[in-house]
Parts: sequence; C-alpha cells; structure tokens
Amino acid sequence: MRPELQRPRGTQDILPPESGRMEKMRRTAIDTAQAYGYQLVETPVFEQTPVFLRVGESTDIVQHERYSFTDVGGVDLTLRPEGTAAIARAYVENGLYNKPQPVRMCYYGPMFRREKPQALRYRQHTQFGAEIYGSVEPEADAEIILLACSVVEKVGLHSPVVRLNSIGCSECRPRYRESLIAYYEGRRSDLCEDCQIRLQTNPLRLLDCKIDVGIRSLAPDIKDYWCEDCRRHYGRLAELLSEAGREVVRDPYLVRGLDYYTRTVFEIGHPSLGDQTALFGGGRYDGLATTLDGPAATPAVGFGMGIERMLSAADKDFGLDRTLSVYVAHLPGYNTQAFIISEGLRQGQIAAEADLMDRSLKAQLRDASRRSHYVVIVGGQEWAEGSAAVKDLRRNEQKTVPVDELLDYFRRRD
RNA sequence: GUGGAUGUAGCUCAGUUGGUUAGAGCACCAGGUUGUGGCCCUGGGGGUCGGGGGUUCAAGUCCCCUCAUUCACCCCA
Repeated sequence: MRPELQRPRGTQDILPPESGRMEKMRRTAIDTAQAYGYQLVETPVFEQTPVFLRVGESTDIVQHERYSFTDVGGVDLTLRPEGTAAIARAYVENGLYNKPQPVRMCYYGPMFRREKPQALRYRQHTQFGAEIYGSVEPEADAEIILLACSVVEKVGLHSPVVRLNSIGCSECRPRYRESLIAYYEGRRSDLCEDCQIRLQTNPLRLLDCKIDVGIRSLAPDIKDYWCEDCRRHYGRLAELLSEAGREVVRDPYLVRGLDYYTRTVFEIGHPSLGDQTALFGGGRYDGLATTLDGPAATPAVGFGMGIERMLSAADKDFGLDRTLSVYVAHLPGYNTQAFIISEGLRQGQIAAEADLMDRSLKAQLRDASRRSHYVVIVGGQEWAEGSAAVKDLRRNEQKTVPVDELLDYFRRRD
C-alpha cells in the first residue's frame, strides 16, 4: 500500500477481538468510578492552545509534543495531550465550584502526543482518569489512588505497589529547590548534557535522570524539607493507604513531568510492561484551576491511566466472554425461513445470525461452530412438522423444537 | 528529537555466491459426504517481495532515498 494511504504513524486500527476487550475495559473503568461516586465528564478532544500552555510551560508533552493547528480566523487549537487540564477548564467554565464539594469526575477518551512511537507508546492513545475537586485533605488523595488500584484489580492484575512521594508546596518547595540546585551546581561538570539544561529549566527533573544516578543518590531528600502541613499530609495519606490494604513505597526520586503538581505525586508500573511505562500516574494540583481563572483556592487530585497498557498487562482472556449466540442454518431452498427466524430471535433479544451467502449446510455448520454455541437447522422433515432441529455445538446434542417455541427455548438458556 | 535492528501471502517464516511462472505451515474457500461442524484426503483463491529510484543481460537478493515497526535514550499513559 502506498505510504500516503496508510494510517498515520503511531496510531492503530483496533479490530475484533481487541475492540471488544477495549469496550469491556471502558465499562469496567467507568463502572468502578461510579461505584466510588465519580461521574463521567466528556470534553472536546481539542482545546484552545492556551489551556494547555498555561498549565505546563516546562512540560514536555505541551512544549515539544503538541498537535496544534490554526483554525480559520486564526484560533490556535491543540489536540489534548492529557485529560487534567481540560477537566480543570470545564470545572471553571461551568462553575462547578458552586456545586456541593467535593466534585468527583472521571473521563475516558483519546489523547494525542507527537512523540516517537514505540510499543505501548502511541501518538493517539486512550486514557481513563478521575479527578476530585474541593478537598485539601489527604483522604481525597487516598480515595483517588484506591480507585485507580481498584480498576487495576478488576482487570485481573494483582494489586500494584504504589510509588508515592510529595514534592511539597509553595512554602517548602522553594527551599528544597535551592539546596537541590546548590548541590547539583557543585557537580555541574559531571552532569550529562540534558541535566545541565534541567538545572536551569526544571531542577526537580534532575532526580529522575537515569544517567546521573550516582550523583543523585547523595542529593538532598525533599522529605527533609517538607513543611509541617506537607509532612502531615504525606503521613496521613500513607497511613490511609496501608490501612486500606494497599502496598505503598516512598520513591524520593518520583517528581513527574507535568509541572502543575503540588504535594502528592504517585505512579505505578507493571512488571510485564517494563520499567519505562507507567500504568497510571497522577497527583495533587491545588493551583491548577486558579491558573485557568478559577477561584483562588481550588484543591484537586487526580490520576490518568493508560488503557492500551492496561489491556496489554491484563489477562489475555479479559473481555473475551462470548454472549449466547445462535446461528440459523438452512437446507437448500429454506433461505427465507431461516432469515426470518433469525430476525425473530434478534427482536427477542437473542443474538442470532443466518447464512447470507447461500452456502452448503456443511459450510454453514463449519461457520456456526466458529462463532456460535447453538445452530438451528431449518428445512426438511422437521419443518414439515412445524419444527426445527436445534443443535448444541459444544455438547454435540441435538433436539427438535417447534418453531414458535424457539425464542423461549433460547431465553431459558440465557 | 538522538542512536541501533527489522520489513517476503491474513499470520509465523523459508528463499543458497543476483539467474525460469517467489515457496512452506497455519488460516480461508470448494469437493470427497445430494440433511449435520471439529479429524482426514484432494483441489483452489490469495503476493505491486513496505514504497521510490539506481547498478545489471537479469534484483526479493547489491546501492541510495523514503515510509513503517521495534529496541535503547528522551519522556510519559
């Protein structure tokens, strides 16, 4: 196929049965969120570019990986690279801060990042996420993390170890930042090229560099700089999670790449995906809504979860359960009767299909055995008596059922 | 964005130092069985050898470019 007629780089066609697994995943995620009191919010897949720029000036996914275009009239638009900024915008724009707090929301849909693709790193991928607005308390952080863990378990993965950290608040982070810069400044010549730049732009990112691990092992730990509130917040969160039976480990190097976070950050990966790919991640961002012209104090916590990665790590048979399905086969000359019977079953909410290619009975049965549990054979002796043969293909049992009782017969088996 | 590997049928892959109409297994379709799937036998359909250009009497095979995938970085879901 000519290159210009192929799908764009880093995107994918999702065909059955994978599309079915996707759909099951979507339902599982949203149902679980609803059980926690989170309701679905749908926002556009594109926003005005400033919505993202406000939120992440030194964030890679907004700075270098943007899919942007100019609309007629000169409006600058960007395909959303993540869900949090859009939800914050919607929260502010729709005045949800006037609703009873906290406001619990979840979202599900495609995200776009113009990066170099790799396995499980796509230019269009699907994210599920949840956000809770209005509570400054660590209970909110805990609920969000428990929800994410719960979805992971519902997919058949055993409970993940949550990597947790706090990057402090506007009061204590500047002090930490200073001593971090001072520490790295003294070792400047030993740093890799990227870290030389990070030192200027985003010093916290120095901590998750994989090259200069030796240098960072002696770097100051933010934990020693937490203010009283931050210390209490982290301690209570860790306590709540372990009380709830979740395994938590503090990762002093976890800082995350989006720079709207305050205090809590967390991330979990999965062994089957390798260390480079996170299953879900998130944190607290108390200043985000304000940045988007929302009320002064609008606390929020949330996470984003990679659906393709979840499915890759999930049980192979997750989402593959078949519904009861009936194949209505016909003997030569009974095409019409079979066609009508299949429609009658469908109208009665039984998944059914008939042969549409005038195939031999042998071919119909072969096809039926691949896609159905039951086959109805229309025609011949049974038809003359007002009945049809019904065969259970897995048990290899066959019986005669009156035509007008077929629907009841299959309903009883549902 | 940087560096490496790989692209032959729907899938997994063979294809000798360039040499007739490019093969296998699985999958698909038909027949053997005029009313019964799976097993077996026989036959069949399906390929611009990722795309473009070049070298050559001759290119799947050699060279260049390009596209895509993939791995390590970068970063994240």
